[in-house]
Amino acid sequence: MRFSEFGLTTLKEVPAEAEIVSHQLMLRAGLIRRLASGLFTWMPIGVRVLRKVEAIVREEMNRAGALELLMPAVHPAELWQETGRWDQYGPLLLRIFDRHQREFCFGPTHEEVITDIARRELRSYKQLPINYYQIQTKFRDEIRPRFGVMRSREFIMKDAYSFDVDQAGLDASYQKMHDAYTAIFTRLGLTFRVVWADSGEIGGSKSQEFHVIADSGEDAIAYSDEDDYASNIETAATSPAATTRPAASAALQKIPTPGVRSIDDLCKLLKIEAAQTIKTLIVHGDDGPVALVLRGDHELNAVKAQKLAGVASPLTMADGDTIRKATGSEAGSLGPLGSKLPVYYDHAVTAMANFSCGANEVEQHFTGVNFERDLPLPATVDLRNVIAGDPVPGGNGTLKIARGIEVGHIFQLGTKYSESMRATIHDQDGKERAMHMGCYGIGITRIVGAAIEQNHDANGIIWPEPLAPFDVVLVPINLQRSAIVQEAAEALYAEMQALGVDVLLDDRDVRPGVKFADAELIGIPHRVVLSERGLTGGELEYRHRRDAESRDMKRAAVLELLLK
RNA sequence: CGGGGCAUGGCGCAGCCUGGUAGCGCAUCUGCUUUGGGAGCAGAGGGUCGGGUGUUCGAAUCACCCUGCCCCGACCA
Repeated sequence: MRFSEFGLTTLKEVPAEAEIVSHQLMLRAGLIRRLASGLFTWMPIGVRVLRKVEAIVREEMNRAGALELLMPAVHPAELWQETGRWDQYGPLLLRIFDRHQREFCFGPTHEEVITDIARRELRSYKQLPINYYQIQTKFRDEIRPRFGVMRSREFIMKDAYSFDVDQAGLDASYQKMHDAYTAIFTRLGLTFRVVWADSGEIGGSKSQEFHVIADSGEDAIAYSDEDDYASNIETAATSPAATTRPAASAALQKIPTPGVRSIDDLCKLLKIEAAQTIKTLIVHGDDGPVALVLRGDHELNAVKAQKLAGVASPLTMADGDTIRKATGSEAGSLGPLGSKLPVYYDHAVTAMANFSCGANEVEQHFTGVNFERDLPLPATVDLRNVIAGDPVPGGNGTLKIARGIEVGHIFQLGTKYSESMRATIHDQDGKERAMHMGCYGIGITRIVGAAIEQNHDANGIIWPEPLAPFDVVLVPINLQRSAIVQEAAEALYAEMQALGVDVLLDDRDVRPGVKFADAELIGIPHRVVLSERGLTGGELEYRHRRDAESRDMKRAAVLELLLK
């Protein structure tokens, strides 16, 4: 490609709308342009990157034996009503009417459609296992689209769906996808981790997420410093307190705490650490409000809490009126001592001694509270998010916390959809049974943003070579004024093209500085400068985007390097 | 959904408080010079100041309504 014919416009200044670096660079390098909130046009250079990602994903999916198909983006409402998701999905589902006032939605995911295909196409166990996939546009009407293509409303996803006779078959299909995903993200040149995700309520089902590690990631990941354990922070388990509780040394006291409404306030007033306090949260339970008790510095984990028997799901915090009625006090002065509500204690709480908590009277707190003296020692449950330094659940070492961008998710669905949509096959004994399904997603568009988030510097993008829109950029100096440079540049350009190298020839009549700056901004991995000076000496000037300095090389050596 | 902010030429912004008919930088176009790190000079084009209503002799500027976009939050206890 000749730069002069590529229609690429780069931006020197950062558009005000972009917050994170990948979004800024995608706009500046001309990969995307915004149409509306969460909607983006992929410009020619951006499409080149997208196609590279797609090609790798497609190759590995095919290698894993999956079959590509292409499903409609628009789905009839009836299909979603069959599984009940028409009502469950809520406003995330974009609903539309056709001219006959029939209701449709724009597909946010394709379980319903693929299960409909499967129940029509698949009759016999002999047709299984089978795995269908597509690379296709999804629409989710997100509450808050943000970070450019990281959380957009319309995006491109690779989604695959496996069908097996039984759980053992599903396990094998799932493992195949796990391995294919590992191969894909490795080939893409990204630093990633596979983490355990919310395993769901369906028996035997499991789920793992593939995260690109980046500080700007929306998800927190807990991982072991000694073994392979890694989990989304939402699902990393905490264990019952292992350490022995210190002896009760302080006397129980009730003290006035005027103006105290938070753990922070309490700590400031008493000059203590948050870890010496406990907080009591009132949430809705199955029969009226219930109390959740955590160490003051710990965070409630809503996913864990709403799974507890007796706690309403989804988790909802009680409002001020409910709290007053249930406790006779105000939020800010609550505690387990003397509470009449059902109380759930986090594991960590029973390792505490001489702690402070609310007294269930307005602006009154207890200090020096101890179990077995002031309170019976309760049973405990897992209520909180893990923190760095916690022991690895069922493994070795201690947990560290990193941030990640979720780019892939594999999930065992079991028979959830096959049962509700009656997608059955005949097994070896002639019996009809619901197929075991798995689903496997990769965010194609999100990968592009994640790759930039992980690979950039002050001058712009540094593409991992497999994703780069071009392998190499040729930068001729004085192309329009030097016959030597012109001849050499054209010849090298033609030869690289003939060799199948993706080459960008910067043939613009602009000053060299402009070409260098753009080459770095758009992140082409290899740069070859052709100048009259160098050519006379029989040398080209080569520099990798990650290198600090360029070096002189013979033409043949450059070509050899590009062909690996 | 709650809170905050923003909306002025393609992009980044000033002007608004204190009302008087719109300006700067980048980009674009023309000419000359320049050509190894985002050139210089001279000139040119391009804006119903997001939309509506109102106040006023007069509104980018003041008031009200609407729309769009961005950010934060949705665990105070």
